[in-house]
Amino acid sequence: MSEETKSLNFIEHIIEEDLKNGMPKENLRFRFPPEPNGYLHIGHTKAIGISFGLGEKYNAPVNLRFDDTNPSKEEQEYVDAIKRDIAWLGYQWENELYSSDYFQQLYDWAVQMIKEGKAYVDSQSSEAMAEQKGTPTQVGTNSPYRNRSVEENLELFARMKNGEFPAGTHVLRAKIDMKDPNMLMRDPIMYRIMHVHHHRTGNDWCIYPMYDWTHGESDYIEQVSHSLCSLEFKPHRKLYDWFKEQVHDYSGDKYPLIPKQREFARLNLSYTIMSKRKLLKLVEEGIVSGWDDPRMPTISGLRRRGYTPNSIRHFIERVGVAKRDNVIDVSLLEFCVREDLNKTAPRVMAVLDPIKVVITNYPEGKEEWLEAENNPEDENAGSRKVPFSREIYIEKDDFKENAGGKFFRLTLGGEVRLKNAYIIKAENVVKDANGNIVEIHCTYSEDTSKKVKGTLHWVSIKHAIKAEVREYDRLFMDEAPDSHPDKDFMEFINPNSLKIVNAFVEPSLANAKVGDQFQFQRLGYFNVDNDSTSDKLVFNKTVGLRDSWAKQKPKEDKSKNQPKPQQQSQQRKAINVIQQLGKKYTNLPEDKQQKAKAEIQELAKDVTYDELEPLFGTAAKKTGTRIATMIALKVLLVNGLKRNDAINEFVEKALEDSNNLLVAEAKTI
RNA sequence: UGGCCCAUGGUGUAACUGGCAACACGUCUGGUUUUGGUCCAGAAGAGUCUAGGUUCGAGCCCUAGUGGGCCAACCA
Repeated sequence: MSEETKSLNFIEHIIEEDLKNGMPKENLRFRFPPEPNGYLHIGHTKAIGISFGLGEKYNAPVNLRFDDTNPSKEEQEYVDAIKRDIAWLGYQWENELYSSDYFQQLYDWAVQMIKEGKAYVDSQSSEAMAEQKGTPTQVGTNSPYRNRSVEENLELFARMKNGEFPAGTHVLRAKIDMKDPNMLMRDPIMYRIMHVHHHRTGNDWCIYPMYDWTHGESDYIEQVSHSLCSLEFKPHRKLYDWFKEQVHDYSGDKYPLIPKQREFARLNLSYTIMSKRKLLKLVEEGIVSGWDDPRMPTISGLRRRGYTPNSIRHFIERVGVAKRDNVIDVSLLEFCVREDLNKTAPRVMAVLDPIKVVITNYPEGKEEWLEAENNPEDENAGSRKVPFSREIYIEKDDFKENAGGKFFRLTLGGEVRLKNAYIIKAENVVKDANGNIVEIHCTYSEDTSKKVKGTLHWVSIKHAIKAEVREYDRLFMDEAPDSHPDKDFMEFINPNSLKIVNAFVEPSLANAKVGDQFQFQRLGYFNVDNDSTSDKLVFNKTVGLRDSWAKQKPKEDKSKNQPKPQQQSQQRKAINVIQQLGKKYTNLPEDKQQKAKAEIQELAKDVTYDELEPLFGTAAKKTGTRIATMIALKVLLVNGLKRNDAINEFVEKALEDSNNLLVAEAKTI
């Protein structure tokens, strides 16, 4: 239900339109077509989310089709990784397909095109062909081989297929138009010779079809109704349509539907890069530990970092679909994980940067196991016991000898609550030779009903478990690292993107398993990394909690968010009233309307904008309506008022009873 | 010396056949709270790139301009 009321994106509008024009709903079919030449990243999740999301929305099948037409770059390893990532996101494909499944059909169609004089074998070097191709602003010229006979073409193409030629000697080209303003239409290559082993077809083929020849025909064979891709393929659309036109059998009904390609803007995330090539460079140069380094924008990296499928899907929903270039702020992604994890992650206590607290009036050797709520957001999450003793760790940041009133944490002589435990008061500190605080001595009170400003997390030193915690910062220090034409993206690498600390966590975490997620209270969300071993826990910080305290400290200027001057809103009001009048005006009886309209136009004919300026200022200029001119003039003339007074009075009157005023106006014209 | 696409608060997306620009993130208040989290209540912030045109009325339609993106791989 709520799904229906949500506004549609432009692709959904297209689909709705097609449905309205008679396309049966059962014909809806989508596809996600990755090339298995690398790992999927957050940018791909947009494409995945769009096609699979549409499938879910319209209850239509979505194929996973590997676009495997270039065996020199593709590997089974990537196929597996891609399948794993999509499945992890929670999407189900109807069929697992491969462009290579269609090699024979594609070949047959190519032969057919040769016979019809629509394709020819070119035997030039790629340099020669590039030269003939022209430039975006300069038309191309025909290849000397363009008019080979059908017989010769057929024979050469067969020999290409049979492996009689080395790579680079011949290609099959579509015969279209070397003068087309769209360069893709200038006799595009359909096949090239590659004596390369293919991860699925082995050595069956030594000619491989190009993207443009393959993609549309694959959509066609699968009867994909809407083939969605990113903006850079827009120029390909003309070719996409042209190829299908050549093979479509209008008489038969084997493939009744002709697919439609539509393009959307790809996702860009601030402070990160999305290019497979550049991500690979980070891996190869050891800037990151691998494709699944938690700082990487790959799906496997995000997964390891602790992002959940849910959070990513929500992110994609919120990002929307449109055609303009965009840069999404990472804060939206972070919001989405917090939103999800807040509901699901058990709360625990961990101290990342410890300082020792001794509770001097708590008996030595005593320990208590105190009740702690697992998740205040989840009634069914239950509770656990945490141990308390005389010596505990708290966060170094949570203590200051003396601080201002805005500091809600522990100060000398101040009181603070220990989460799930008692209220303590700092009495004095122990310092080392350098004057650094090494211990805080406190006294505790069992009266937990007391009102105190701050609540601190802590761990009992005796019971705490040591753990490694990896805190991550953004990989790049620039908002758009690969958008600088004069600078390499590597220049913006953040040298401090990884910080490893030795932390102390509560004992309940002893049997945490790889992948488990927690909220370390007051700190953020963390998960157990797969580097963990039976005797050493390793946590990744997924994302910190929203922290209005940290942000508060640096700045103090509140000069922003100034309300606008009164006058402007009044002008705005005037415009609105005028527009209202205009609207109501249309509701006059037909004959009166015609008459009034004609006369208003007559009246307004000799009023220029310059004359309006002193009268209504920006308001009238913006509105620029003739009815505004008319009414404003009227008010001015009738009352002989000055500009501002005229506006005020007019607005007031109109607000009082705009209908009557309108009628009055109409009558007097 | 060309073709195609795009232009709405800080960011992203809306606005059904033209009718007072909405939602989310972010920002800022205030309240609740044993997380400076969550939650609740509220606020500020754009008049829709510019100039014309059509219209009673334009973010939506038309024209021109400006700005940005894409197109010259035997890549996808």
